[in-house]
Amino acid sequence: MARPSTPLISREATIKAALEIIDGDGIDALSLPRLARELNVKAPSLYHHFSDKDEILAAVAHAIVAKTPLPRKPGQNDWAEWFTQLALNFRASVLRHRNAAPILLRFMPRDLLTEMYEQAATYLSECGVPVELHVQILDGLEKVSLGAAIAEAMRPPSRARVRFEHADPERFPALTAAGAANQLNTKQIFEHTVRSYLLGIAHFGSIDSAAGTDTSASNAGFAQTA
Amino acid sequence: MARPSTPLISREATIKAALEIIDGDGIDALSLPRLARELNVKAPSLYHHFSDKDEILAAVAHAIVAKTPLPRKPGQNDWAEWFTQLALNFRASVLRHRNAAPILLRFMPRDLLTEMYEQAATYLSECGVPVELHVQILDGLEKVSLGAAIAEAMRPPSRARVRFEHADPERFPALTAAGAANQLNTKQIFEHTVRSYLLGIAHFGSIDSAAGTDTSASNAGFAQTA
DNA sequence: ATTATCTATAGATCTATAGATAATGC
DNA sequence: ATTATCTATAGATCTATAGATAATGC
Repeated sequence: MARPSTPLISREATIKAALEIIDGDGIDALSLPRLARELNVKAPSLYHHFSDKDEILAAVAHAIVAKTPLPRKPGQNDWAEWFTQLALNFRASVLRHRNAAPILLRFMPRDLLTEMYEQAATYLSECGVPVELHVQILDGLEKVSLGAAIAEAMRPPSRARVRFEHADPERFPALTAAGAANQLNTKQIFEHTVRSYLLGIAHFGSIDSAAGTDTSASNAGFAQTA
Repeated sequence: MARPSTPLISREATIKAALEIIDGDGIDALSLPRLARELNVKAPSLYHHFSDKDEILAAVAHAIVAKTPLPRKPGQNDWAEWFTQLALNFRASVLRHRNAAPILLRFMPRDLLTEMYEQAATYLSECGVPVELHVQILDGLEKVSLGAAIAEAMRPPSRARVRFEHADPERFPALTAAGAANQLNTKQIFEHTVRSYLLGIAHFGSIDSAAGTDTSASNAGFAQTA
């Protein structure tokens, strides 16, 4: 065939095909021969567009995260709500391609996050949240939402309320009771978790990190709404 | 050699050797020939002790998590502190073998967690925390600590205060300021995150999950200490 | 008879490079 | 001259099985 009149491969199409393979057959199915086959080319041709396989994986990770929309900025006092929505959007991006979670872990696109964080930090300032807490909020939220979403992606999907199906009621009575009493599904628990975290930060911002015997609020001056 | 008088391979020694390879040279270095070499045997002999490679990986994951100590139970009202300590212990277990994080993600030993959760749920009941919140607390805490620890394990280790070193101050002024104002290192942020989450749950237990405009406390009757 | 090792190897990959070829665009 | 494909292949693995062998324990 030699050089075609119009290129057969594009970065965009390659990333799309890679995601389709991963979504359908899992991460181990993504080999260069397989990827090339989906694109109707031969494996070595991919090296004209990517310098190695890792570059393809990094591009895939980038594409997954790039689809996360920033929520519209609400009023000056609803920053916790804004971050909760952001976390939900991020979770949705990760779960849209749950098989790709390990790739995301290895090739998290820091540059995208950095841009997102700059906007978030600016917004926190506008809301009057003390600058000493910004890193804690951003880094904490990153761990919670990224970590929780990836951990969730590694488990079988479920829309139903969270139970402990595999826990033998005889051996695990407390867990069984807890499962029976639970009303929330996975997404709702995630949302609750993020919101509780942000409310905790908002009301108990600078917890004395030493012993923790005194857990009373000490820097709640910027608490929102109520 | 044929059968030796005393067995050359034990599950325990195999797991230990596997962890040493992973810790030292990373997950991709763990092949059966390599593992066998460290044990001074040949690769096929391993199949007498494990049915396949995945069984070895699952045993490694189990060993990592099994080392997490449960904190001693404090007084009836300090459950948030107890869970914070548990999360810190879990984080330490994961970070002790940070290269193994992807294995942990794939082979999380649910049975160990179930046993841990049964004790935790019993403890929550003793503390008077409403049973409707148990799943939320356990599942939320699992996501937060497991997710955060694994996400942290995938990044280069750092004991220093969290900054945004790679953020160009010109392009990212708000982030740079946030980094400069931050006093906490990674572990402290993790601890804060977990504690804030638990305090948030304790004080705003059943947040109205609908819109979130009203974030005031509604079920704080079991709030501890202060 | 069972157990725990070994040797040998089937069988299946994979990533990446070298070098040929022909279309494009200067 | 450069670009984008191809063919061919080097080179390096890996997992897992079959079957031999000798020590152990009944």
